[in-house]
Amino acid sequence: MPNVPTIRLLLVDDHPVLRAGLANVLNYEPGITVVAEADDGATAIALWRTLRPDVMLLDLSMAGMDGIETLERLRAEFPDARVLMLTSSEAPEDVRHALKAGAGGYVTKNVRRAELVAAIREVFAGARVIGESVARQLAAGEESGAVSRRELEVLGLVRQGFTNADIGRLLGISERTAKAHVGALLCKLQAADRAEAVARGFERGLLKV
Amino acid sequence: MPNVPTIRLLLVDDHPVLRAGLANVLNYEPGITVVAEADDGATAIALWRTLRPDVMLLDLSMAGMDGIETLERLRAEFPDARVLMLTSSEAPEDVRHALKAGAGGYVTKNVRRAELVAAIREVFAGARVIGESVARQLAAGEESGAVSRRELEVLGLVRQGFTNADIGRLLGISERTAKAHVGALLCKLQAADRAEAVARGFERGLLKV
DNA sequence: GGGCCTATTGGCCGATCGGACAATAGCGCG
DNA sequence: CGCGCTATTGTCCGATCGGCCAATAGGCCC
Repeated sequence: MPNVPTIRLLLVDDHPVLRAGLANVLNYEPGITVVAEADDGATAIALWRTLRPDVMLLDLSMAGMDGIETLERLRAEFPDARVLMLTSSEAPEDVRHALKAGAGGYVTKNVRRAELVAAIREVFAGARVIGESVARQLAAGEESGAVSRRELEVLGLVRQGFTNADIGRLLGISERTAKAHVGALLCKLQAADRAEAVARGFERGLLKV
Repeated sequence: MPNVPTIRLLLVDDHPVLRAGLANVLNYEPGITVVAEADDGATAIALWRTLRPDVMLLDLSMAGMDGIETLERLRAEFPDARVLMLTSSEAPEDVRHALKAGAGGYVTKNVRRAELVAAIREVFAGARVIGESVARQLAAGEESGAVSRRELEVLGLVRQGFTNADIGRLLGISERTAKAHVGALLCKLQAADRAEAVARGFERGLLKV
């Protein structure tokens, strides 16, 4: 490949084993070099400042600053930074937030090697790439309506085991209204009951651990 | 190392990238050879039958048969099989169940390479190894009531919006028994209803997104 | 101004839940 | 061989849930 410049990569993931393995694999790929690794967001940004790599491979779940926050801070300082999210989560909200925060791509860790390499090259070229399975999940999430602020508030109370009457009291509305909000949640989250609604909330990233 | 036999490894994880990387890293280690890889439990057991490796590196979360079930079936067929769990979860329940199912060791994916290699050698030698951070989580979790496997299974169904009657049908038990399990969950997780139980499940790492 | 969405409230009703009573069988541990 | 824990099942009952009917008011977009 004569006119293909070498892509300089920065790996960011809190699993040393995965990082080491990934570096090993990717360094074998022609036109790709791993120039550094980081296991947290602060280190990642510091390394970006000094090394100015071409693409960052970034995990979502990390101790301290999470992936999204890392991404936001990086893009605030370097608006042109290209970042490919490489993570385990397929949650639509995670994908949405990552893309909104400026991610150039989003693939899950169970992609095959060739797909990963292709994604890296596309992100480097400035394209938006989204893994196949991720895209499917995302589309599925878009179908059902967006959860309103009030409903999110109610979901937070449902999560804590409050009854409709409790929720009404806590929010200063009638039990009937609380019931209506819960009903709307069940519909929008396609849940059979409040327990499933809570689960869907976590899956979608509406609720956090 | 003259009198150290070569340890033949079987990697089981549903992340091809991690597997490939891991194989690369471990093959560089003197006295360790990766003889095969699998991305699901059934394949893993089939490979064990034909290859008879020394140690299996096993992930907990996999499509189809999960890590625990794989471990149980393997140990049922080969009681002497040595398995080192290599996973992301530090949830006390996961650790306890894995050890009970016959795991020779349990380390998280964020161990450093040297620790992983040491753990592999120890498991091969027949010792019980538990990662440092894992042990800490385990100690913390022991304080509150331990959730049994059956209850965990029920919690997984509650999460999906099934009623007690549904759960009974799915597990081949009476509705009353399902109810008893849910009741035990509410008590052990200190939840007011199934919705809060699901939330607590996520918070504790019993349920994963 | 006329739709569209959200928030709000009411009543009715069958299904489901969760608590309280109590009981049997199997398993691992000491 | 008991002790404790888990899994299993039963009945009764009041509380709660979720679906169904319908209605009013405010905000936003075209």
